[in-house]
Amino acid sequence: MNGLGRVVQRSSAASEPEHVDRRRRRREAKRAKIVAEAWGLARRDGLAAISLRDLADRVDLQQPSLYAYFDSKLALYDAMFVDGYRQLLAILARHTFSDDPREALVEFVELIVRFSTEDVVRHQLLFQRTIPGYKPSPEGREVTRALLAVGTERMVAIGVTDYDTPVIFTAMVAGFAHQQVFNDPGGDRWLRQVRPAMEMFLAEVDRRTKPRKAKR
Amino acid sequence: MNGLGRVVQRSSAASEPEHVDRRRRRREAKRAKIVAEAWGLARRDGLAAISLRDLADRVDLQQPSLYAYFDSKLALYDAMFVDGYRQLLAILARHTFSDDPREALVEFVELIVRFSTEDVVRHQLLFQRTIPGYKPSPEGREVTRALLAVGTERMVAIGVTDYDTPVIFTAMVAGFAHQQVFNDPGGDRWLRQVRPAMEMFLAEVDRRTKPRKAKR
DNA sequence: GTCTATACATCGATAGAC
DNA sequence: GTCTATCGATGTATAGAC
Repeated sequence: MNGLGRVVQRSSAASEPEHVDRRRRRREAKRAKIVAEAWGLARRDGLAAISLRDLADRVDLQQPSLYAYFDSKLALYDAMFVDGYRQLLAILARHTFSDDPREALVEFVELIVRFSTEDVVRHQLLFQRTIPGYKPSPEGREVTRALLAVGTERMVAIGVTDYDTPVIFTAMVAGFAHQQVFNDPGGDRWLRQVRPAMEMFLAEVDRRTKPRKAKR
Repeated sequence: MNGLGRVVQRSSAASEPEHVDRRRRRREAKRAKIVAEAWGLARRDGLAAISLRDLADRVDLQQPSLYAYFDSKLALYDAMFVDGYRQLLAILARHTFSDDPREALVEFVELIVRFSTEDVVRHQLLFQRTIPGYKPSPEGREVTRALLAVGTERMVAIGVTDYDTPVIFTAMVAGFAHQQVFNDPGGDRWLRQVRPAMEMFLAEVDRRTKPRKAKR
């Protein structure tokens, strides 16, 4: 029963022999390689300007052979979308947040802004709807839900339980990331204001969660 | 000397006869028509998916004839960019702002968020860098400066004179517009939070501009 | 200015052989 | 799975008639 969990995750037919699993792994590795090279092309030429022929060259395939891995160009974008969110989720999972939930909130926002500035086209694909016709697949919606869950966790940790306050919070996160990426790429003009802005936000949370003149 | 200002604005040769002016006006009208139809196509197919042949059909031209009006597709995008900013500037110019500068600030942000939600692709072109290779022309930079000037005016009116506070403000404006457009299109989930968020922001401005416990 | 005609490179995508 | 060959559509651009 070793490694059962991993097998169960995707097997379409039950109890396939060993070599099928190996083949599937090779295929997944190649898929990952294609996605990685697609990011490189996107950074060079722009997200919407990825050429499947250029991409095929980079992974030593002919252009039509890419269709053995992705049903369409939009499916490639979807794979990149999922990959990008997994990168962010991995960063958040690796990070050791402060015990102080307020400090942890600042760290959370700074991590996201930094993540966005690291790669403009990744930010575009993940947080803007820039590709005509692209809608995230169920797998894509799953990773966005996972990010939302992390954010919700941060909200709960500072005592926010209402519906409206997270609306303001998400707007601020999106705004700082956006401005930093597009109006000061490579700089830290907005990143530096994340902490004071979050202190402002936390003061508002205090007002909302403790309407009486409590000691704390 | 009637209408001199308007003539001076663009005339390349001095003292041209009447019919030249009329011709120029017809040309500008056709250019505007092309841009308007381009917006329609962008809304239907996506901003990056505008086809010059489709566009030519819509304005009763053959595709090569478009080059009599725009040097390239990027020049068309630039004309749309300028047109979009002029629309926003016109809305702001038409609006009668409250005498209370704090109320006026809320109105300003709400106008921008509403403007963004009215037209997603317009929001994309104006506020996101989504077209590979497109850089705003000098005329494009002029209209963005004009919008910045209106925002700066609002900042000064509430007593903000430092460098950092507008950084936070612009992030909030961008964030609310972005979230409303992409996470609740057609709704008002973020729009409704503009006022409370601005009250939070104004409380912070108070703290910053009156560090002593002064009456005003 | 607008047309017809044409050209070229590039693109996503498909068919069918192996 | 990978290939070759090919399709239709696209953006871009030019030539030359009217």
